[in-house]
Amino acid sequence: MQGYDKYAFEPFAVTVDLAVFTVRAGRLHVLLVERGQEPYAGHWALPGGFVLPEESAETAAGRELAEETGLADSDGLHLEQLRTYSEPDRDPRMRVVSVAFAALVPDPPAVRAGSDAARAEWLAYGTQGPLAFDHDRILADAHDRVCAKFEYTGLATAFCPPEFTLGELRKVYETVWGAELDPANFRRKVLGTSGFVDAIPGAARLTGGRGKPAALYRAGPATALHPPLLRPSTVPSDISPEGKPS
Amino acid sequence: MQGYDKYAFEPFAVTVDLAVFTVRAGRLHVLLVERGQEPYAGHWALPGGFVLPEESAETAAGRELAEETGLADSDGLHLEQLRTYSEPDRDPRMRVVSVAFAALVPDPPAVRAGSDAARAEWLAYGTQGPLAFDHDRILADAHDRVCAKFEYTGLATAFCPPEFTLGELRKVYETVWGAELDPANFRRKVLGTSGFVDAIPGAARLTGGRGKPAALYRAGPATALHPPLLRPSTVPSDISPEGKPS
DNA sequence: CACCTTTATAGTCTCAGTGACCATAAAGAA
DNA sequence: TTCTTTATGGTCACTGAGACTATAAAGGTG
Repeated sequence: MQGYDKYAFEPFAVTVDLAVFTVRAGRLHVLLVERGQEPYAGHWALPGGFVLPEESAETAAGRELAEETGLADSDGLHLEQLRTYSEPDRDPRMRVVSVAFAALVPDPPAVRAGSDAARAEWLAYGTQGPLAFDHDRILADAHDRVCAKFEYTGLATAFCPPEFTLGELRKVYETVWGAELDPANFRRKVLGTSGFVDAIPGAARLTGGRGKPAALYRAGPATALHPPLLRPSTVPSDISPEGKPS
Repeated sequence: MQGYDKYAFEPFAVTVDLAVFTVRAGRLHVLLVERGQEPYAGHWALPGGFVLPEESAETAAGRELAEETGLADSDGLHLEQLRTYSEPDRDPRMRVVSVAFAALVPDPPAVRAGSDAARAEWLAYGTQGPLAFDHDRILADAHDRVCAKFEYTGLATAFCPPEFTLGELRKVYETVWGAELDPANFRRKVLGTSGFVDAIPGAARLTGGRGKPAALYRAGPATALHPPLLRPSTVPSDISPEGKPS
């Protein structure tokens, strides 16, 4: 922690990369940009950019997210640091350390291509090909994190509009987890977790155009869920002889 | 993601900071170094150092840990990236982005003071005064992470020697969580979680010099625990002061 | 030695939470 | 009208957990 000679080492560039998720048409989508230049020209990549000299990584991530989606830090938006990727050879041009973030946005707003990207698009998660750099791994890590946090936080409401029905919230869970949930049991658990959602008295809305109109709710103040909402098929598959050292 | 001019910005220094924990004499301890120079001369700080040009942050963290404790990456040692701290003013001398790690080591080995530090010592967690830089926050974040991961991973075995009794493992949980656990219920849950610990047939050892000799176990292959081992007083304190409807 | 304390280990009882259902209500569609 | 769809309310059985009791096996103390 001494010898602070600014030029003692080859300089590191510090960037942020964003895995921005949304749920659209019952599918999980991720925001990707097409690279216009080498390396990986023509490949899809996660949006991101340099951390400016006066910024923290969090500030830079919020700025990049706003540039790409037009979403400000207000709204139901959720932005969270994931981890930092610092392999020496992860960018062939120079030493780049990237702080990755996961973002959840409620509805796919119009995409505004950033100045750096040829174009930006929402792609259904899983349909994108191999991404540039180590972005496949970052995206997979972000997806794992989001799936896990759905169990013990009220994060799922970040994918919903300000007012939503329990059916819509359940659909979000089903989409992210890729599993069907029993509507009655889901309802019992969500309403039994105080602070998860707040009822809007008297309000109701038709969801799919069919069926009985559903009551409306807003996101509650709770961040941690007690008890948690566990995934169904969390059967001991990762138990036995291996697992990743997370 | 373009304009990779190495000297376009003031260079960032990238460092690692380590929150190294161990359990000694029934108390949680953290490894700290005393700073020998300004800023914060005489203050305690987390061990750490620069990421070298050919290193990843993980490699640098492992190297620093070995330098401070003499522990190699083998052993029961656990090293895990926590998050990255990048506030522009966190170091008054220059722009330093620090990737923080949490480490769990089984037994307090002899401390070898690094070349940068006046001295390094194990201090009981909670008894250290204000640390240098933003290390108080890093340490608190690391502690939170470790407490939380004890619930749903077999991480606690990283604090134990290669062979341990269930009483020793329980003591680790009680030390980290600061709560007493029922021995019989703890035993039932640990043994009921497949892959958590492996029995060593026929082996037994006296623990406190008193009582019936206890069977010996080794850390099992499981990383995630199903079902998790929940903390006792995890009562909804962050929820509203309401009981849930039954 | 008998008798205590201490720790490990086994079992019991009860309650909360959950999954698997079933039933009813209220809307649009045929 | 009748069917389908979705929301909502309820039951039943099983599991896991906390609280508790009982037994086993060591050392300590008189």
